Amino acid sequence: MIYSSELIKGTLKTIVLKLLADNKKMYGYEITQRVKELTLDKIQITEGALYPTLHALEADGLVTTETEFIGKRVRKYYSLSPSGKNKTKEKVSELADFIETMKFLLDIKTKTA
Amino acid sequence: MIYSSELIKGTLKTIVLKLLADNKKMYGYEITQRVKELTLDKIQITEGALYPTLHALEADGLVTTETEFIGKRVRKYYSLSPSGKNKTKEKVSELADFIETMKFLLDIKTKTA
DNA sequence: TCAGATACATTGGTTTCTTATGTATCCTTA
DNA sequence: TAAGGATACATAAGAAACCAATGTATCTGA
Repeated sequence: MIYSSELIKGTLKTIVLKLLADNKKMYGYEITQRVKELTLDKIQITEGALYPTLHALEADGLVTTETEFIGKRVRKYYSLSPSGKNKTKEKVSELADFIETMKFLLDIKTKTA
Repeated sequence: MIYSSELIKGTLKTIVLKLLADNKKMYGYEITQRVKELTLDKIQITEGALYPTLHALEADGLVTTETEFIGKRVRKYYSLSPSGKNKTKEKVSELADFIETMKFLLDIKTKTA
């Protein structure tokens, strides 16, 4: 089972930030594979979604980059900046809060009014 | 605190279906107020988002409608059709599953590879 | 040698929501 | 009795975020 794409919308940035917070530095392809692996294939981040997101994070000063050569192939590592670390905390706690709210909403059985 | 709008994306249809499953029939304005109330103002569904969603659900045959007059004012009630009830179960369990996956992702502390 | 994996990236299109606007009725209060 | 706020429907234009497709290039194992 793969989640319908609407569900992923809005959580991608938070997922990426959280992964970077836990792993110091990661490169794009690695992020797609890690997410796929951690979610047992239920979330598959496409490159068309990931790269624009990473570039946006960089433009916002939330991540810094460094390129490395593996043989002749370029690899671009992303790391959280100080403001990126703060932003990660914000986004993660907002998402955690949102999850609690959604769990509550999904369990509603009767009218309250 | 109001959740950033990206977070709501993709969950609106599921929220509406779930509310209808629990309340037999509801009208648009009532849905906006109920969600606001149940989430302590953290989720505020705008009419510009809700009505197109309701119309789409109707076009997909997931809900049926009946109009009622309160004085001279029209009120349009929405109810789940049989296929809407099935769809609700699907969407709710998908979202519940997604929530578990997200909780897991947010708690990751170390690399697994 | 050739398919599949690794690794970057962009473009065009769709979906979904936001903001703004429009119409109309009902109720409360100054 | 007039006005503001709540109730109640609806649409339209635009933005945001993602998907699908495509492109380039390198590396690896059978």
